[in-house]
Amino acid sequence: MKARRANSREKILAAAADVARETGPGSLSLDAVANRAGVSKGGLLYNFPTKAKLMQALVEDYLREFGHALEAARTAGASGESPLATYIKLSAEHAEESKPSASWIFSAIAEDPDFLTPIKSFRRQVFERLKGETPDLKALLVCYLAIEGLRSMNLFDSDVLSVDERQLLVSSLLEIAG
Amino acid sequence: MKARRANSREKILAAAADVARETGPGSLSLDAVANRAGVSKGGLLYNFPTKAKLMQALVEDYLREFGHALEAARTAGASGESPLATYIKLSAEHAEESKPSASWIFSAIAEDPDFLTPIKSFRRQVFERLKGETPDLKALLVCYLAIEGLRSMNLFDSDVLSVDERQLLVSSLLEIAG
DNA sequence: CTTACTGTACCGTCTGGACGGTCTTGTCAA
DNA sequence: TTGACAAGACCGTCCAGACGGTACAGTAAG
Repeated sequence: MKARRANSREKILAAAADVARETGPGSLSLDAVANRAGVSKGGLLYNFPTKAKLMQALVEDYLREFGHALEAARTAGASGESPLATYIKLSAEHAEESKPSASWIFSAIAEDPDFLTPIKSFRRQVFERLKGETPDLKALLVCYLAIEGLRSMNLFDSDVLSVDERQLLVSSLLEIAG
Repeated sequence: MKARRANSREKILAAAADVARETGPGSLSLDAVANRAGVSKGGLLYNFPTKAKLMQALVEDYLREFGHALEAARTAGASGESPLATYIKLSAEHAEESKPSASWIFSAIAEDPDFLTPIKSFRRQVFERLKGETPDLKALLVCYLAIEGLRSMNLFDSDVLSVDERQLLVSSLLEIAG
């Protein structure tokens, strides 16, 4: 599989995310990513033959990672904890991480809006599953949307909420989720 | 014979929003906007001397419009209705409107991420005001974030929620808001 | 010999923006 | 009323630069 330079692919992916976050979604050019990754443009194109493939990899990695984390949290979750509560906790953690986790999404949809469809279908899947596991639909809706709001704020690097407020929000949601 | 004079600006703004929505945020070129608006590129540049100015106008119009609507709803609001409830209703209405109301935001931040700052400061202003008017901070947080989630879903043209679910969500929020 | 690149040179396309010209409208003196 | 003229609103073309992508020769490791 991999060889000496080994993690070129990962480095490139990370570099792309960094560039998108730091210089803006519109400035995500192959040259910039290659420079940032410490890789030549030829090397980048070797790993990702096209820009679209790069974006696709970004999206797929992101979804797969979150999916795995969710699965892990689910099975490892304390018994008696509702799936909705698990979802809330995990999402809040992710949102709490180093601020601008996934602003490359903007670059991806700027490149091609169709990159939204896998994300949308993933979200719908998660939501549908939650719907089957949560007796109180109203609570589900409120909590799910609030988490979506949290995700959005962190995506836009918003500073409307203080740390205390974020924590209060999460505890309130867990209370609602029961 | 129409006065092509007056409404050129508005036509261009509307065209820009349309193009961003239909062909994606990455395809918002001056040529595309000019064509869509039925205006030459020179004419466009006459009204908006630079692409950044166009985006700025888009942002400012959007913010001003929402600000006015909020002010109007506030004064016209039924007595006894909390400001938070007014905010929820208005935001839900706006989100319910023709689907992809403001996806041009993506184009703007792709052009220059700094276009986010006026939006962020506007949001913070609104939130701070709401905070001063709402006794129950937990309710505020939950409702505000859920609305933000709703905004995000409509921004990404998400179809996770059905119409019924959206309505249930809003009524639940109003219940929480009291 | 193959894999995994590096480095450079290059091409075609698209885009923002500059520029000069053109048509319309308003103003005002004669 | 009319003709001259200025300003405003817009058109159409052109260009320099950036970008995605190609091609290819070279190289170091396994």
